[in-house]
Amino acid sequence: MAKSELTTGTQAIDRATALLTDVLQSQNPQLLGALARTHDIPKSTTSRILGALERAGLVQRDRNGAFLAGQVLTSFAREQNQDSVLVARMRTVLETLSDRTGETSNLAVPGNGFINLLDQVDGQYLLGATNWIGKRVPYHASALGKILLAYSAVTISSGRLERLTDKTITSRTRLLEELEEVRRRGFAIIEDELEEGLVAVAAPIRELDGRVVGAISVSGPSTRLS
Amino acid sequence: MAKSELTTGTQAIDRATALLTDVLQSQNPQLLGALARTHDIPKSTTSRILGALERAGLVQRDRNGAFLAGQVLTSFAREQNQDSVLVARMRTVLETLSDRTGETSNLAVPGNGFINLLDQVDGQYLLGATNWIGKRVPYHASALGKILLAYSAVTISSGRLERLTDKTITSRTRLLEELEEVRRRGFAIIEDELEEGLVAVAAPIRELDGRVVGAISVSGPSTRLS
DNA sequence: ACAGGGGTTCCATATAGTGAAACAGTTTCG
DNA sequence: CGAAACTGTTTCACTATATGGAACCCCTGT
Repeated sequence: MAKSELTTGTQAIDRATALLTDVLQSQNPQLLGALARTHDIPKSTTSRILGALERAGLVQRDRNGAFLAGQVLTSFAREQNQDSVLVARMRTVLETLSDRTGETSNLAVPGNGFINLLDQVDGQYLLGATNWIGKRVPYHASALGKILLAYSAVTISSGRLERLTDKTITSRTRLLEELEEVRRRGFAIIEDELEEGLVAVAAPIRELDGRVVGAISVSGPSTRLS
Repeated sequence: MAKSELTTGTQAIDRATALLTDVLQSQNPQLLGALARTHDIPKSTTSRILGALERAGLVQRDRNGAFLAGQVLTSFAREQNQDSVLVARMRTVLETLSDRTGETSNLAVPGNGFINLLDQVDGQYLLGATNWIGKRVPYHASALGKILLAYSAVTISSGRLERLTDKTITSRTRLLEELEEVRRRGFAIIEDELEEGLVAVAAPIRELDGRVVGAISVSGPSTRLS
């Protein structure tokens, strides 16, 4: 039918995906004719393909018959940005970290005023971090918090920086320097800044586009970690 | 090949959509073999189909080769949520505005070069604003745009300020004065600046922390509005 | 070395997709 | 008000295109 350069064996699917992608990426609903024209596919074929996508719930039509993202995709979008998704995705990573190091690993996202600890996997040592989930841990005194601040997943709170130990960073300029250092290195560290004898290392979690959406950490007593 | 009940004429696409939907709706990444088995499609065909979907960016593979939602869909999910949440939240407000005034009300957020009109509720008058959703409306000549500029939800574009009517603000210093005035009053107005005879009033939408994330407006012919 | 598990490529076959044209609605226009 | 110009859907003869069994590659574990 058409002069094909490389035989992929998926003309129909390629066309369908092209149409679907177009529908998803354009703000306004697209009419069938317009899609047929821009993709250079005959109207009849376009009608059949979009019909199939509509049956599958991947696209739907507004009252004018224009195509937009369907039920399957909108509900996918809703579920996607929830904390539980992040927990599920990072669970195996936390487990691997705890296995390799024997220490406790944590997952956190930005919270209001404090970091929001979502998940924890305990290490093998008896002497280790207790359960932190739900605790109100401040940004400036935790490795996880420093990551979230450094990659501007959150802005620095306007209040005072509470002193928790005599190593805690309480000066704003000192904190900014520290954040710059974090960005330079790519990971964050605390030593005795949250609690005497507690050491932690944290790294950012990035979406595919580079946005930092959370952080993971490994923490334990300074007697075991350097 | 297979016993078909009704001749839809879209076997390949139906299979592709079934696989895609499966990948989207399952929490954990799916292996090719597992997908082939549950959908009763030969491995070879499954490989070809998933390859096509992967090329299109609708699915991607993790390090184990298991399939999960691709970049196209995750970025769709991100955009979808932020905007759709705002639309949902503001919908009743727009409806109330249109009911009370009888005029058309709009919701907009910052866009690239132009304001991004997300939603619209038409008033009761026949003579009124047409559908603006998706239109490329410039910042400097719209009430919504002035709000977004005034509260620095967006920076002023570097290009020239296009003249749309003889009332349009085309001087940058004049625009800055106007934005200062908008901040002082808390709302923005245009009269004949976008179109002859069109009047609009807009107000900011703030998040809990005070950030301005969008704007709403009421607009109509100057014959009815003062 | 081998068995068993992933996934991909090959290629003859005919099914399933194709598209021009006819059809069926709407809206626009003179 | 009828014609024209748009929508999108259905039909149908044709063959290009998707198909799937088998052969194949590349791992990992025994």
